Amino acid sequence: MSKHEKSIEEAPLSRRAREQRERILSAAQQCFVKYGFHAASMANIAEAAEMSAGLIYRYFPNKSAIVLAIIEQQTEIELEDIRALSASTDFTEALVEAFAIWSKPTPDMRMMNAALFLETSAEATRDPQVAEAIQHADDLCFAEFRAWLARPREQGGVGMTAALSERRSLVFLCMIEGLAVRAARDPSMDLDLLRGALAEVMPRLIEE
Amino acid sequence: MSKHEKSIEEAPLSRRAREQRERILSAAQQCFVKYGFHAASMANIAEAAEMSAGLIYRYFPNKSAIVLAIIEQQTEIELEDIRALSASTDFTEALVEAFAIWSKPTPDMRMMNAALFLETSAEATRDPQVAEAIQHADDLCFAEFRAWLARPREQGGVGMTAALSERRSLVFLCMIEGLAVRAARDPSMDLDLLRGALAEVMPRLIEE
Amino acid sequence: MSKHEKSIEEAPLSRRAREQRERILSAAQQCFVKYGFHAASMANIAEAAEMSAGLIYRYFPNKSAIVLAIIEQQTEIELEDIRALSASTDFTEALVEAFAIWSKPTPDMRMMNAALFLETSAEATRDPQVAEAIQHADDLCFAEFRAWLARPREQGGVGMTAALSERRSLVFLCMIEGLAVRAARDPSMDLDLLRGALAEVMPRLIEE
Amino acid sequence: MSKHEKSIEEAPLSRRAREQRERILSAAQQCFVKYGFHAASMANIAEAAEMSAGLIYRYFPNKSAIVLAIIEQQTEIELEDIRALSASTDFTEALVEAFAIWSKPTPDMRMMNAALFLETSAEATRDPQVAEAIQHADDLCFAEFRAWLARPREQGGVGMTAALSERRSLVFLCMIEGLAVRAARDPSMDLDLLRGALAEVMPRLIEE
DNA sequence: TATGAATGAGGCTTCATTCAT
DNA sequence: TATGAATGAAGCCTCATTCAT
Repeated sequence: MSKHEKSIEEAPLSRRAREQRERILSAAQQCFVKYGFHAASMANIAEAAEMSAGLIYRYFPNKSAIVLAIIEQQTEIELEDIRALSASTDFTEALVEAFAIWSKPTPDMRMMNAALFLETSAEATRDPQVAEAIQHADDLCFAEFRAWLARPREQGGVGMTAALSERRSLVFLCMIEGLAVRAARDPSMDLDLLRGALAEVMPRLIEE
Repeated sequence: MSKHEKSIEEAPLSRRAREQRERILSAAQQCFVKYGFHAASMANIAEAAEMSAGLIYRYFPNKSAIVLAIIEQQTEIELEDIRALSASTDFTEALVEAFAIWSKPTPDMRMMNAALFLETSAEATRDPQVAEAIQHADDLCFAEFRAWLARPREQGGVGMTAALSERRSLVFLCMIEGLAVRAARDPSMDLDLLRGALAEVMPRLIEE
Repeated sequence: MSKHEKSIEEAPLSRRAREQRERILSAAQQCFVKYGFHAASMANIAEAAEMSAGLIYRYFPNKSAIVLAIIEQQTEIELEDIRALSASTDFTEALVEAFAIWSKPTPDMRMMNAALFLETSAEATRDPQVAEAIQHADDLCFAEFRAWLARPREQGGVGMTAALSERRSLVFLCMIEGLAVRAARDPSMDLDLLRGALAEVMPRLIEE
Repeated sequence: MSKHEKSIEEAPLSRRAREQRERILSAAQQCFVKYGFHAASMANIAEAAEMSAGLIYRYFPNKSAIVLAIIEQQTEIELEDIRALSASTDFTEALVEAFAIWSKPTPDMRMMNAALFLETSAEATRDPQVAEAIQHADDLCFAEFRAWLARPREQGGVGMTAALSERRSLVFLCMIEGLAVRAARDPSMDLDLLRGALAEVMPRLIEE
């Protein structure tokens, strides 16, 4: 559904193959978080995946493909985070929790990682393929936000007009992504301060 | 005082030496923006600086030192940007203009670059030296914001209480850094949309 | 007698085994023609043979053995080509046709291929085993030629003396092998030009 | 004059640079003769050139470029050999001597090597760049031969008609290239046999 | 018999860094 | 001060070969 441009030639992977791919991606994610996309070597990844470097090439054509796979995976997670956020009963608290997770050296693949997010964003500036994936993810995030903001209140939305929802979702995305930056730059920020700061701002941005 | 942790052994540089350093840093900045910290090679930098690769080592002990110098330089620029923002008569318009600059492949050293900013932030996650420089820069930015927000209105400030200014400056920093992320991820965003979105949000965050 | 130096330990191959070997050699030939001995990979060959890479090792101890087998096979084919040539009613036309076949990316295993022939000849320079196989094949070719040239006219031969037939068969071999070189270097040569050139030279070399 | 398609960007190489290139090419030639184009590694070449592998890349962009340079150099040598042949007073003896040189593991760069010649010819079958270089060289060789054969006898030529010279130069090229094949396949052939064989054939091919 | 996953060695290439000039 | 040649380590990737299944 969110996989694009590669539906061709995708042979149905065996269970083993899928597991290996997963193993590699998990190892890659760890390494990328730890060293960055460029500084992480295939040898690092192979070691983390507990396999030989050569074997990785049975499952991915090259390092770029792994980077891209991680990026796409991260964007999907980002989208899920956004969805969870807009579905939460307490938006402010949800943001605080997101920040808390982002500011930790991620132990779990199923979570966005701030450093990865920032590096990906920077990479979008240079690599057209990354830019495209990002563009796609952004569109979905925006659509998610706008849908939520424009939905009638009785359906769990905010009941904004279409025009307003567009502007406001931009502001929200900025806030969220700004929090990701904060998570990388100041991971030990006092959560209560953050909670207080958001609590007196977010409700107003939503309510009207 | 703004240069920290390296006041020792810093021999007084000759004019020539300072110019050469400047030349190298300027070249490095270009290259880092274009390729990223890791992908940019010393040869790239040397070429951009129109000097031999070997000569660079007379002014910097290694590539890391250049990266660090650029990062420190960028943080200073960031601080200046923040100062300019808080001194501007039209905060919203100033933000829009900042975004417009960030989203361009920087032509001018004296401006922050979004990709560099994000990569630096990610690097802070991994390199303690970078983290420290970032921490320092962040403190100054916060102080700047808080001073502005807490200053009486008749002195060009906003007249907030100390506690409120602390919370609000965090929100502002998030917004600004969120804009930097936007600049990298969606450099062709419609400026009017952004202007509209900010115009109906920022004033309220400032006024009270 | 035509298989040399390996009559020992050669267990009687089952029918299946022989077919598999044939299948592998056919695939290898295709790949070697297409990529060359070194650039063709076992994976290439396995794919062309429609079997797994591992299975190949049940029939050949290693890649070198396949190369050698192909070389030996090619030399046998070369010998057959020579025989056909000396048995043909129109020697010149037979040469032209041989050239035409050599200059095509071989569709048929049962034909010599110019690129393979040249690569094999070069390899003889380096690998003693190849050199030996070549030497053997050469001896047979010469013998074939000499027998034909020395045989009385009434028995389909040319009726040369033993000494002359030795010298002349050397010249013929040069011409033929030179044509193989031409086939590789100038595969689109005009056949009529070639026919004309040979027609006014070959008869005289044969007749006396 | 015989360098084609690369007149652009060719900065005037320093003396040192030229010597290094020469050194590398000489080493490469040795290695290619010894191992073949594909089997010779950059490490082999570096060792033979007594320099680090990395340094080679200061003078050649990649291995292919070295292969191509050697091929072009060989074709030039081939052309010179042809010229020398057509200028020699005793064509037959010149051929015998050429054979004698080709059949030795070449100690001198300034000589064609049979194995290299054959491998190059085979490679022309697969690599368009090589094919082009070969094509070019072939054209020149033919032109050389034809010019000689068509030139009046009083100017040292043979005085053939244009049409005949075309056909006959094809035959000569076949003979010469056939000798190169012989040199690779049977380097210890008896030179007297060869001399005798050629002596009774070549004069007739030239005289009329 | 057959597969194809797995490895390890080795190949090509890049690059930060040093050093003779 | 300045060059740029030179190195060595490391990076990415391929491939012949082995082996558990």
